[in-house]
Amino acid sequence: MSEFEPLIKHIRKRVDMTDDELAELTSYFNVKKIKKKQFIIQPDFVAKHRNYVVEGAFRAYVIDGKGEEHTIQFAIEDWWISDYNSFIHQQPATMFVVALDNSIVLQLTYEQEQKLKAAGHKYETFFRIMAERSAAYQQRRIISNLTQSAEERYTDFLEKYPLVAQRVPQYALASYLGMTTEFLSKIRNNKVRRKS
Amino acid sequence: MSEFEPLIKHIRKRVDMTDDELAELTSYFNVKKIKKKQFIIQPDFVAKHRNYVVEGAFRAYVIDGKGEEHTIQFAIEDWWISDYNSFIHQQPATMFVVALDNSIVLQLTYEQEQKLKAAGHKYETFFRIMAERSAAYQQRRIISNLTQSAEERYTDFLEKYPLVAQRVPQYALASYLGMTTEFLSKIRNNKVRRKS
DNA sequence: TTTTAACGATGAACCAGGTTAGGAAAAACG
DNA sequence: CGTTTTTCCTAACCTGGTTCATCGTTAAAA
Repeated sequence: MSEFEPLIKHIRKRVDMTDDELAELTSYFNVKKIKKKQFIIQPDFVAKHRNYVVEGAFRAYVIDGKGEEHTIQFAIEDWWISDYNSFIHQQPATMFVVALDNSIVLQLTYEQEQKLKAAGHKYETFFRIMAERSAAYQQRRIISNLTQSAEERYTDFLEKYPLVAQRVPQYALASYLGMTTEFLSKIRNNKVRRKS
Repeated sequence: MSEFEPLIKHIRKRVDMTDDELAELTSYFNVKKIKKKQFIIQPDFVAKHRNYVVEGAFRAYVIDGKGEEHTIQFAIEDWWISDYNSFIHQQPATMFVVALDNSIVLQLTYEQEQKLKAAGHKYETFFRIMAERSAAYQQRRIISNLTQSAEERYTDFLEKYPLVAQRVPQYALASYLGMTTEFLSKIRNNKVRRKS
């Protein structure tokens, strides 16, 4: 079984494509092995690829003026990751994207993606759906950050993404949820003062 | 000059279309006048349209468990607004979208949008670009919420969207920026304690 | 196997921003 | 118009979450 099987299933769930179309689509991607702690995107370099995770786990984060890390996105099997803003506008990245484990990704370069989208309406549709889902996902996160307490954000994350929560270090999860590691530790150990 | 002129310019900036294509595209939209304080989207009803603002101003917000409003998005001239998640999945909305002034919008129903996307590759491309921009915009907002203080978020907003800041009530802006009106008032009057 | 570094837990002092409560002024409306 | 409602401001007090410093534990490297 090829490394492309998971991607093929992934796409089939979203758009209706023939075997030929899928074969053409996957031919635009390259398989790449990434070792744990290796960076696939760094600030000031343009994000060259969109990455589909076949195996492993990644974290995208920014560093603010005080030197603090803030996690923007995690990606495990069957997820995509990149510095999206850098990739779609082909401008220097602001994020780091690092492997949390030894991983295998399928990479699509910006140029290949342009060709693919031009090659057929259905391919364009697929990327439109990806972008729409990404926008909807991020809107849910904005709402969660605006409306929920630190504890609620944590318990919600556990419910929605139990697999991710298990695999990423706690400081990374804390920085994703917008709190300090110390506070997350207190929540996890029920040391947060509750009303009543 | 028709109400469609602004939309035509808007689209021309993003994709290359012939006059015929633009004429076909705009034929899928309907002009609608909305009075101040009128709701165009409400929770539990499916968001039927994507709305392009020709004239006026809108606010999209959610109400949390404590009854507090949180502004998700503003839209003035040349912006789009809807409950995006409700619209693309055609599921009940969670947001209110209300007119802040007497307004004119161009509405595209979900069904018309599906037909339009099916009618040509270029139309699909346009919606793909819209979704990508929306995703990139929202990611910037997430980063801003994670990395900046309340005061920084406010001054940044003023710089980036001076026209919006002028036109929306302060409580709406505060709830967009993730702070209370009272605190925003302190910031505006330089009553926030500063270090040194 | 030992050493070192990374990770997580804990507690006390502290602060950014929230709450509560009031009142003034500007819009909206009949 | 005058009246009602909405919006904005001020100020004292409060709290969820941070900061800083310390220590045990686990995992990687040598």
